[in-house]
Formats: sequence, structure tokens, C-alpha cells
Amino acid sequence: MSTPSRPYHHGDLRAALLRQAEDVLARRGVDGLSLRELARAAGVSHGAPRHHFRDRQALLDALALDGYARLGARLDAALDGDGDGDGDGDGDGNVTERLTVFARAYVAFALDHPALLGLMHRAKDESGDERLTAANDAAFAAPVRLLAEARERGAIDPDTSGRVDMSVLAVLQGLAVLASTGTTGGRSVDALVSDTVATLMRGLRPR
Amino acid sequence: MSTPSRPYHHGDLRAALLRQAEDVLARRGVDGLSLRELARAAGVSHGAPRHHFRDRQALLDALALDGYARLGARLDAALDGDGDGDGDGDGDGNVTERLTVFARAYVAFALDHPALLGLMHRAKDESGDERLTAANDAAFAAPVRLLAEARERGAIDPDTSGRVDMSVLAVLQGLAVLASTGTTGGRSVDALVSDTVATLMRGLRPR
DNA sequence: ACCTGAACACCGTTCAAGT
DNA sequence: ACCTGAACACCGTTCAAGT
Repeated sequence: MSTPSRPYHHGDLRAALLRQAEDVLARRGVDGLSLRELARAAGVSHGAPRHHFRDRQALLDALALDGYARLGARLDAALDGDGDGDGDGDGDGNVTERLTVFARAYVAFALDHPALLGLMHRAKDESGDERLTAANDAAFAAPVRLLAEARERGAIDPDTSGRVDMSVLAVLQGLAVLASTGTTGGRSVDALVSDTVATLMRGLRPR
Repeated sequence: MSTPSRPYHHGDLRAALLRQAEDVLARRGVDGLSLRELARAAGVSHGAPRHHFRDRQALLDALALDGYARLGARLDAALDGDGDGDGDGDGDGNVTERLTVFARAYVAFALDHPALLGLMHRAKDESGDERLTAANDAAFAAPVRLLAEARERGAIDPDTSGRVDMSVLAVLQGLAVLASTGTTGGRSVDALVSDTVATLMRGLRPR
């Protein structure tokens, strides 16, 4: 599998740097992340990372990209595990449940990797790398599909057409923000999530 | 008002540093903000800021605190300008409108000062300064009051008690995030905001 | 192809010393 | 009280040179 001789060094420096970087990110935040320190931890000179990442931002982008891939996988897995949604189709409860499942998965990711998620958002907005926006879109394609299907089945109001999709995304984003900052208003995160989805389905108006 | 003689230097270095800092923040982001550069721009030595801010984070905190004060003022002003809400009281439309007004004001702030808002959130979460969380609470006290009053008047579903407040905050946060990252799904920000508030009031379910 | 190591131009922070 | 300026320990980035 691996040759015993190490011509210069590190079988796969790139992977090692990313692994260490995520560790440091989680423990000390983006500001605490130094290329030179990563190089030191990997046992290479401070110039070595240059061969795998053009600059610090490139390493950050790679970290974010990997984060999106894992987030997408988790979201998809959560929805898959919840059933495929075209069985008997009891109409309404299914959408509420599936939205809740999705929101929970997203919030769980936000709680597990707050610094990484923050990095992902920042990288998507500020870095020029368009693979990041693509990865973001891919990760959130599932709820948009979910809503479209529900609308076709009549499980959610059809004349809302496409304009509620953004609203739902706003709610998901907001939930993740509130959860990861601990602004849950004194209740459990799970309760916050299901209450919010319920509120969204039901509306604030009386009746 | 001001003595013509400048014993050492800068009438009010603290204010000058903050002013410059916000400028740099808006134009080059937090990472582009250097204490030494600020000192240079103010015409003082690099050690001078130390007398007004213990370290870089303290300056960032001060910036965030000021941001919260201005955000709060803008949100309150927007709601005040919209009427006091206990006139005739036509019941429903009032809440929708006032929530929309509030959301628009918040989103406008997010669009005007994206970097500052990001700094505010980060500072609130990561810095130890509890005045920041207090400032955050104060800024968002208005919509919580608004909901409480609406519930008393029966303008929103009463048995939702306090558990929708967080939901509404989540929506507001999410809207600001989406707007400031340009993720508006191809429509205007104003439309996104009013659609989302409408969706929230009405609910996703048919009928 | 991958890594080293010196070099350059920056940082934040500390602290004696000045006025 | 407020500011200076040297000092220290870091950075990111570049680039010849090595293997």
C-alpha cells in the first residue's frame, strides 16, 4: 500500500494539513489558524504548504468545500433515512416531518461544527471560488425539491409557487444561527426546531 | 471648545481610531484591519492605541457595541415611524405590516453594513463582553414586544404563547443572512421580505 | 514533483521612557 | 493622562536552491 521509504517527506501532506487545520479551526477559530503552525505540526518546513495551497485562503476554501460535501451528505442521508415520501402519502404530516428532519440535520451540523459552518459561509460569500456556491446550492437542493414535490401533491399551498422556497431557506438559516449561538430562548434545540417548523406550516394568524 | 495647542497629539484618538476602523472594516473586512495601520492613519505611533483599547479584540468589541446601538436605534425608529399600533386596531394587517417594517429595517442594515453585522455577531458569540449580548437583546426587544402585544389583542394565535418568538427571530436572522449574501432567488429584497412575512403569517398549509 | 531555508514586509503586544 | 519607540515573537508570501 505505501512504500516504506519517504523520499522527502509526508506521504500526503495535503491531507495532513487539512486534517490538522480542521482540528485547529474547531478549537481556536479561523483567526487561530496559521499556515506556519500547520507546517510545523506536519513536520515540514513553512514553505512546504505552498505546493498544495496557493495561499492561506486557498486552504480555507478547501476546508469549506469539504465541509459542504459533508453537510450535503448528512442532509441527504437524513432525508433518505426518513422514507422516500411517495408511499401512501398522507398529505400534510409528511412535509412537516420531512422539513423537521431536514432542519434538525442542518442544526445538528451547525452545533457539531460551528466554526466550520461559519468558515463555509464566509468562504462562499467572499472567496472567488465558484465551486463553493455550487456546493452550497447542492447541499440545499434537497429542501427545495421537497417543497416542489409537496406542492405538486397539494400538501402545501399551491399558489405560493416558488416564492416560499426562499422563506423556508431563511427559516433554516435562522434556526442554524440561533441554535449555534445558543439563542434558544430557554428551550431545547429540538423543541425550537419543531416549534419553528410547526409555526411555519401553520402560520401565525388565528385559526 | 477645543484648545488650539495639542500637547502630544490627537484631540480624541479613540474616536478617530474607531471611525477609521469602521471604514477599513467596510472596505476590506475584519482580516484587513490592523491596529498598526489605524495608528499610522491617525498619525500616532503604533503603541498609542493601547491606551484606548487593551488589544485588537477590545477595539473590535467597541466597534460591535456601537453597531448594536445604531442598529437598535434604526429598528426602533422604523417601528415608531410606522405608527404606535394601538389606534383603531384593525386586528391583523397591523402585525403583518409592522413585522414587515421591522424586517425591512433589519435587512437594510444588513445590506448597508454587512461586514459590521458579521463582526457584531462574531463579537457577541466569541468575545466575553456581556454588554454585547445585552446590546443584542435590546436591539431585538422591539419585535418580541410587538408579538406580545399582538397576541394580547388576538391579532396572532394566542395559544402559540411564547414559543413562536424564537421562530420569528429565526426568520429575521435568516432574511438578513440571505439578503446580505444576495441569495434572494432572483427577486428583489423587498419582495423577499414581504413574501416571507406573509408566508409566516399565513402558513404553508393549504387553506 | 515536492520540499528547504533564507529573505522581506508585515503583524500584535509589551514596556521602559518621555512630556 | 497620553504618547513614543525599541524589542520580541510571531505571521504570510516569495523564491532560489536542493533532492
